[in-house]
Amino acid sequence: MEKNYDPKQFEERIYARWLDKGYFTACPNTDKKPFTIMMPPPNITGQLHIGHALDGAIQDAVIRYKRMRGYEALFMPGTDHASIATEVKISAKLVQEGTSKEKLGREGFLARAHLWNKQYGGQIALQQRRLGLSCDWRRSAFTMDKQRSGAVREVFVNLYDKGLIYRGDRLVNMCPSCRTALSDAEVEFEDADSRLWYVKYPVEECDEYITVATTRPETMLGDTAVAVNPKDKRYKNLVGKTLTLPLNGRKIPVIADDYVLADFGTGAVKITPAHDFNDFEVGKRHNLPSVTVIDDDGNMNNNAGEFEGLTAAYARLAIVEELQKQGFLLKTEEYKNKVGHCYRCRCVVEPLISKQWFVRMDSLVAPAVTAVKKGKIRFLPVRFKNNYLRWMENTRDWCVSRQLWWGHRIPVYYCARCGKETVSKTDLTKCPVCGGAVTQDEDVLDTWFSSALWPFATLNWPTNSPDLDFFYPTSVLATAYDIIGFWVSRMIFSGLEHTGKIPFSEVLIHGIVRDRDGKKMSKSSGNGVDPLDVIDIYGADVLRISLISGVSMGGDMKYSEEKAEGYRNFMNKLWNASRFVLLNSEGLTLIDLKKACAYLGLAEKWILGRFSITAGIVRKLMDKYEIGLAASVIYEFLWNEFCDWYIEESKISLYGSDQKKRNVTLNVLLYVLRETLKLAHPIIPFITAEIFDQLPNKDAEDIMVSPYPSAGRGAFKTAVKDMGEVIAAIKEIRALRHEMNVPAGKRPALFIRPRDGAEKLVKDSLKYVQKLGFASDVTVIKDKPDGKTVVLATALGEVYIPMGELVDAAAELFRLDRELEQIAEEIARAEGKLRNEGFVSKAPPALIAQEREKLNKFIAQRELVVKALERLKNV
RNA sequence: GGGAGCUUAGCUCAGUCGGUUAGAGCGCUUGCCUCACAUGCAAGAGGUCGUAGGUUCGAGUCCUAUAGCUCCCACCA
Repeated sequence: MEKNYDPKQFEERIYARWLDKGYFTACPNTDKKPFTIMMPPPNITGQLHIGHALDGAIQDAVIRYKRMRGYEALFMPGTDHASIATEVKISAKLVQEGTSKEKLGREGFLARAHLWNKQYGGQIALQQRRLGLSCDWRRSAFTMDKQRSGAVREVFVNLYDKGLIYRGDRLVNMCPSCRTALSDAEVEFEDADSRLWYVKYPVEECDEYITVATTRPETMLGDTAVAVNPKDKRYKNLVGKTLTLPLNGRKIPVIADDYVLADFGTGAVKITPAHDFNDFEVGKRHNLPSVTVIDDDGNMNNNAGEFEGLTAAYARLAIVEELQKQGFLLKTEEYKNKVGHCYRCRCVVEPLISKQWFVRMDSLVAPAVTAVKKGKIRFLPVRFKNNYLRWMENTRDWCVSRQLWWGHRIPVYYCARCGKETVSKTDLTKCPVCGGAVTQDEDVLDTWFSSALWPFATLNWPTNSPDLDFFYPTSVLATAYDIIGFWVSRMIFSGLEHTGKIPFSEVLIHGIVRDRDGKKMSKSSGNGVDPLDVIDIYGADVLRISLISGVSMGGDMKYSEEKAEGYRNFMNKLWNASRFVLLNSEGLTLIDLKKACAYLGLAEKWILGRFSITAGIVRKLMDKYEIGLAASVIYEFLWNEFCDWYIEESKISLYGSDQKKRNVTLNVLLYVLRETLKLAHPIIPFITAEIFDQLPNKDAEDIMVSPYPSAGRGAFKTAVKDMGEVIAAIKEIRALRHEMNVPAGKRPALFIRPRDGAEKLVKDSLKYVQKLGFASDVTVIKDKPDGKTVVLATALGEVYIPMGELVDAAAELFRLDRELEQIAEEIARAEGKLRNEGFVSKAPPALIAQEREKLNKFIAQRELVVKALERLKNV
């Protein structure tokens, strides 16, 4: 073995072997229970970022754990065509190349997009392999491949036939840059410094006027009413009157509607049904006409009169100027409001009326809400349940058509001859009614329309396959909290609607990756970390454990180079501990430890006991998907117990002359190492596999198909407790040495007077105390030794160290004084507690007994220190 | 405007059912190249657990209020 951990030596080799052996493949298997995770398909917009690595590391840890626990574990990989996101990227690239999507035309553009998919889709899979993800690659799916496209068509047609999909002229969010409609979820609101303009609208046939306050004067030429609150006394007599729209003189009515708040602004609102969602609703209630003044491209149209052709932003300035000039502008105020932006290109979206396809949500929402409320689908952590429910309960009809090219083209055909509209699961060229030529709808579907089908489309739904029967519903869906609305909710109602079953029973929500300052990592802010870079430097295991550790569920995680370094050191520690064990394995005879109990020393029993406790804790945490906490538990066991204590203790018999003892010790070392590797394997698969391969006691063909360690029931309880006392005593001895400035190489003799009942324990632990307490030798005594000594009250009893040339009296005096002080404090605390009647009468008896015991211990300790002080002063 | 989360050592975070002297890693100080590992070993300093109340024999933990930070949702023009 190399002296230092070097993942480059083995990660790729081991992954290739796993692939070769087919360990990742999952098949319907009636002997086993299924466990299924559908990986959220990354967008093919580019390479994977660190967030994907976190996502992957969590899911792979879960799936490897379940596989080792005996499940038929399917980890389904795939990619998402990401309609708008990819199209935006490719368009930008084309512009860079001096061409454009328009110049290429639909066919040319799609060819280009497929090429793009080949390139990035392949790259993503490679990155996932380097991370060590144990996906069943044979099943790899793409949201736009043949099978998935079939599922999309099936769903569209079914929804259409059920009347759950319709086409209509509705107000939708349009992105003027992407030139497409967006769903509500795709609009992100951001704070903006704006203004509130107060504009006078003259009342017809009198000198009065109504002042309206608006943030969007450019839409005023599309106003078709001014609304006031019906209870507002100021305007009561004006309701029903007619106003003259400034600048173009159009006549509009004053209407009363509850939507208007009397105490905001002037209490009068201009109503523009064509460019505002609320106004659209008001318009419907009052049968108002709607006048569109802004077109799809974001420019003013001919309804805007002299402002036609201006961009909306420019028209705003021009209109305000004109209002001012003509005396209609009363005043202007600074104002902060929220403005919607396109989630892909960041442009300001424009609510516009257009013909779009919608999914009717009302009947889909109810079952999806019930499934979660009744606990059929559990969110972890639970707080995200509310997040989901709120989203579901507030959702409006889902606009699913997009004026894009890259995506699933809407399977609706229009007949030029008879005008009939036909939906079809297969491509049509002729109208089924009249045989006339048909043209397909130009639009494609929202990218989330296909993502929503992922849990079952990946299992080849609607084909009724053994795979679908066996692996569906899936087990866990793991994703970050930012796409609960976009994706999780839509998978739930889609699964219920189309398969009649929930798509998954648990939703595991994790946070997003931030940099060391807590900022969201992204390419645009330049603080992104490329997972491949980290893997190149530190290895996949380090990346995985760095991302997983030190976070509890649902929380964001901060990544920094220092963190990676820390875990690289941990890998090195594990590597070298294994190296130590293997280097000493010469002459090994494997034995069954269960039959060798009589030959186990205290330290052996202790480490075996500690291991089984640790295994129990880790299992429980893994069952709860608390992988980060499981990682910490393993880390601490391996480093602070196995390495710091057991390996050191094992050296006594390893380098001793008793061959039988040596062999038993070696067997214990190998056993604990092997089982600890298994505990850690789901989190750090590569290093554990590499070491496992070299173990002389390996008990499976490969660690990833070995059974996960079980907890064992309270094994070696006494030894665990006893060794705890020995360790505590040794630590005290070491601390004393340090405090007394004993030179590192100096080994004094020690004398121990065991406390009552600890005689045997002291005898059994002499060798440990001697080696790890850096003593020349340790002698058990019944009385205080002669001569000048330093005394120490330890868990084992009184420990005496001859002062001799080692320590100076002044330092010892100081130490004892300070110790006396500390003991006094503890005694006061314990006595106070025990004097408290409430405590004595109400606290559990065990706790009171514990407190008494502690008090007695401190009193004895005080006695010892007092006597030592006296002796010291007499000398 | 509504909701959620966070606030514990210089930094990043654990802390289970309310119960030992509140923990870890990094960083810092001191001493060590001790035959697995200096990517290491040993010892140590460092915390009135955001603030104010309350419940309790006992509160980092439960309740109320409050401040700061972060996020989500929402139609106040």
